[in-house]
Amino acid sequence: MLTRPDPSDRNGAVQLLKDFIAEHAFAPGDRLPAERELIGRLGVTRSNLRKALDALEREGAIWRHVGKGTFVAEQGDGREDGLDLSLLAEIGHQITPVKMMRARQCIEAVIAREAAINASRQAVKKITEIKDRAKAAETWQDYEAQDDLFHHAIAEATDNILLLTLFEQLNKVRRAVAVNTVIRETVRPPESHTSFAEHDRICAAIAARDPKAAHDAMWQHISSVSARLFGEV
Amino acid sequence: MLTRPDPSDRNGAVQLLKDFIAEHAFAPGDRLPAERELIGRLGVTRSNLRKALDALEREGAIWRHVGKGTFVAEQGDGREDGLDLSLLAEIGHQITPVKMMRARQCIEAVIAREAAINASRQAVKKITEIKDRAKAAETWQDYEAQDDLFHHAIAEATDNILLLTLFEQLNKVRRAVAVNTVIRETVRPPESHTSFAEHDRICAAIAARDPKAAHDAMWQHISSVSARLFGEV
DNA sequence: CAAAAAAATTGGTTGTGATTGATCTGAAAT
DNA sequence: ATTTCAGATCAATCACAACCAATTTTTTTG
Repeated sequence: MLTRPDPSDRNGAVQLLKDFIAEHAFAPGDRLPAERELIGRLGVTRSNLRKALDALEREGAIWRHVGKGTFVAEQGDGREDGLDLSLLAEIGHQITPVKMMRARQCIEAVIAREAAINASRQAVKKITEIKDRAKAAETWQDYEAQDDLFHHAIAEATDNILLLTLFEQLNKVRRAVAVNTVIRETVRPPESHTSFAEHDRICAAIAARDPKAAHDAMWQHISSVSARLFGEV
Repeated sequence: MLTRPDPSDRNGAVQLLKDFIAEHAFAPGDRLPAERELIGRLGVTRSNLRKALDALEREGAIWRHVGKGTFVAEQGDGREDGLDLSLLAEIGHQITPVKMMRARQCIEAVIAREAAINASRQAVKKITEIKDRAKAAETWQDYEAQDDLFHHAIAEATDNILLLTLFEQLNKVRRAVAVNTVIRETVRPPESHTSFAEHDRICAAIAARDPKAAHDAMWQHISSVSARLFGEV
């Protein structure tokens, strides 16, 4: 299982707290009521309130110290959820395609290695199926869709939701970078398309639980994709 | 004739349960009564009730957990694309510390390798300075701040804004993960703190432009940090 | 008036008892 | 002979309260 249903915020104590702070217009630096008073105002148990406070503290939204109290943080960081996305989207304009591919090479290679270590039998099966479907693609568009799924399935196979998420972020940047300059001379990928053999090697290495081979095969694969994109290695 | 488990009885309990849920309009996330109470409300034996609950759990209609209760599940499979934003903020609650450290090991090792390849002379100088400052830290808090900067400087040294951003995302998750603080027995890092030697190795490898050594040194470093956190490995 | 002492307040921690789903046991039923 | 049932037991979780340590406020005292 990659996702857990609902570990912490069961009844939405976090939301309750956020609403309370917003409703009373606490400014940064203000001190909010003591825990033992808040539990009465919010109607939650102290352990749940503390869990909510823990969450807000991890987010950097509040600041607390024994004997003094709990304070809403200066929001100078700005480094909260919202910025993640905008920053990430902005990177698509800042980074060069070459560096983007280099990052992809680094990250996806280690992901392939972890997949070879952790992939379940189901995961291997799924990767293989997608690989074969890519080979049978009728159009370049279809092939690229399957190729996307192929790489995504490998990231899933790591059984590590953090690596999977980082991969997805990377992928988003990849889509944002303009690299659609490749001219297709055929209507569909030819039988001899080198990626097919490379996919086979990656797939075989993961199935064989050979981490180094999986790493190297993925590295080589993205290297050759880069070479095709940029004309030379 | 073979002895049949008589599915009618079971289906009866399942239907009874579904009716009960529908009748009381339980919304997703709501908790339904405890088993020992339901058997009274529904007039079925506990084993039959549990079989019905088992069936509903297999369907994904409910999920249960010891000590908490039985809850009706969210209908939409939570895991779909397009919500990476909030996802990243919540990964800290979903991922286990062990897997977080594993991801960190993977990513930071390749970052160290790229740093060894691409680091400018200035970048190497900055890394070295921060490393020495960490060694001179007077408190654990100061040391940890310098350690953060050390790893960040290495990510910067890759001269790849995408890798740097991915590192920062990873770092944010790391801070969000509830990794129970290790107990410090000294007021400041002792001279013999193993991380110092490891930092030295990483630094030397990057300065020497030795990618593999940098990779391995970082891998080893985070491995030993994990060992200290989790007791072994 | 000022320094010291005591009390009160606050976030952090621990322990206890109750509740809950999961599992086991032996008797009863089919 | 197998399944079902009722109860006991286990293990996870939570609410509640008491307690701890850091800090502030109030009171005492010289």
